[in-house]
Amino acid sequence: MTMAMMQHAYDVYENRCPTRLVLDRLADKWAVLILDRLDEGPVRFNHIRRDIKGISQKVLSQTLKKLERDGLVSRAVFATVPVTVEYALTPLGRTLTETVSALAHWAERNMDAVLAAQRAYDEASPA
Amino acid sequence: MTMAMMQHAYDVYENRCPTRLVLDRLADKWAVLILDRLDEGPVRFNHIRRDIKGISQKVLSQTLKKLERDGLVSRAVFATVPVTVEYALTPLGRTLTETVSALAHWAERNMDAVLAAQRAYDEASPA
DNA sequence: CAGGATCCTACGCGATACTG
DNA sequence: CAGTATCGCGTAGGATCCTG
Repeated sequence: MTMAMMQHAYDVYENRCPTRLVLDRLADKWAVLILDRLDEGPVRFNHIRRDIKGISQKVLSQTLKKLERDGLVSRAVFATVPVTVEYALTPLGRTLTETVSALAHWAERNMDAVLAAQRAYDEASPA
Repeated sequence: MTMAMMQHAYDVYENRCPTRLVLDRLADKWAVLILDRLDEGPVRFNHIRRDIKGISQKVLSQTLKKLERDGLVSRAVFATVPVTVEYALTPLGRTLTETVSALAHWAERNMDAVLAAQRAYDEASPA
């Protein structure tokens, strides 16, 4: 038991730690993008699909379902014709977006540094 | 172009946006755990391997290499017998750990709420 | 519009064996 | 100790078609 371990109430490094399950969900590119997108307010299915370029309908559907199951996203159905479905953050989900969008914005701010590092690395050891 | 888009200098929702590349690396369970582990100071390969239960040697090796390529992690070789290799965060990597560990700690704090939500969801629509 | 059901394939990853 | 190399399987996920 090191100091590193001590600061976690649960041992996130432990194999079957439940925190891992949550981290599994969060540590997903699409989930991060979706949560970040929902932070702006409720959005309909195909709207998300259009906004987040490159996500397939299947994966969007799956990811939304997982996020809903985790209690992070709510799904509201309106009896219009055709039917309208709105996805939104739950209160729990809203407690997460600050952290998640911090991650997205870190990526944005430090993208150049990362790309530079990659170039340097690739030059040092060419394929 | 919605308001949601406006607050990003780059459009993270865009398919080939370089931010996506960074997010791809960050949105990885093992990378998060490794970065969180390295936050405590330099660690040797097999030490990480032992601490982070369930990670295979192959994936650890791969992930460390990617993190090094991204300039987030440094690799120091010491000419002992047998050889010693220490992994540590770079200055760039250190700017990330606050965010990353925030994610890990959110997972830890809200794990119970998520698990409860999952139970409720599963009860509502049994398989 | 908001998905469900299928088919199919690339590849992520574990297991194993070997090396400097 | 700190990895690389190879094989082989499982599955995530794209493409396509269909529906209330």
